[in-house]
Amino acid sequence: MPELPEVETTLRGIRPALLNRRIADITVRNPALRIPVGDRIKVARGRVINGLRRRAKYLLIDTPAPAGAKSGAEGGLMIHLGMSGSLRICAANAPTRKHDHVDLVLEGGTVLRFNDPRRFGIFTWWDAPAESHPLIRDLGPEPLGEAFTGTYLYRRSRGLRVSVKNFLMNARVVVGVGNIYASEALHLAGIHPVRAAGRIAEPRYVALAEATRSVLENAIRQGGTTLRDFTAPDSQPGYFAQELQVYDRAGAPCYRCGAPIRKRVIGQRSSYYCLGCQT
DNA sequence: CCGGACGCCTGTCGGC
DNA sequence: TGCCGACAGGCGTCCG
Repeated sequence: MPELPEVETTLRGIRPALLNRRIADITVRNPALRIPVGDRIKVARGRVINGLRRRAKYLLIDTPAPAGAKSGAEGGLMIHLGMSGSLRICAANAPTRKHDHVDLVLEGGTVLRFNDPRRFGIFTWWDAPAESHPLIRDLGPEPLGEAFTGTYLYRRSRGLRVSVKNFLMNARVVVGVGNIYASEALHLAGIHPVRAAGRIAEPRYVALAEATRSVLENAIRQGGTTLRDFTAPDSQPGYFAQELQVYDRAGAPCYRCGAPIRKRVIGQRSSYYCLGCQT
């Protein structure tokens, strides 16, 4: 489900309810997530949340060690929404729904509730610094940061025969771009998704970097994309779905040139593009 | 190293 | 109506 805009929307939605609050408890109803939720996560009890961040599609909740703790007790929580995860802010006594696997209970009775039908998500404890965590260590630059440029993409792609769509979705190249926004960015940049990454000229990568940034920023502005069941922590859907140019529009006319949108599987993922606009 | 296939898990939808 | 396969927004691992 969630790509960078949905994770960013989630982060912004949970921040006000969590910042500077003390964690009273963590309730685990089903520990069988992608990484099993272990007892270790209980060290979060009693700590105060002093920061919330996003790195790639990971949400990081910072909790400094309590006063008097031994050195090396830094750490925090890492949440990943996987394919079907979502977070909700609710009252501790709100009835649980199906697939509500973990509660982060705050002092005062507010709860951050993690729901994830497919359980590809993660809710775990990390020891500082998060940047060196195995899941985060080798990730590429943020697409909305300064390091992400057309020149970077051009240099990084030399010699590669993989399709440009798979290249753009590779988190070691750039993070946060999933199946929806890769299709959208390539359409905006006018690049055919199966073109070999290593055979695309620098000016086209400049256009692609710009298009990627633009699509992601617009999607964040709309609160993300709700296709089926994504909702922000206040249960609101994202409205970028109505601005999608190609994703999930197979057979429908391209808004720009009128040609029918094509659908094709690339790297085991459905991909959408317009033959009139993308070469 | 690179690129492609597979599996993790549940829910939904279309065709017969 | 029921069944069955295909497919779904991610990503680590394994293999050639």
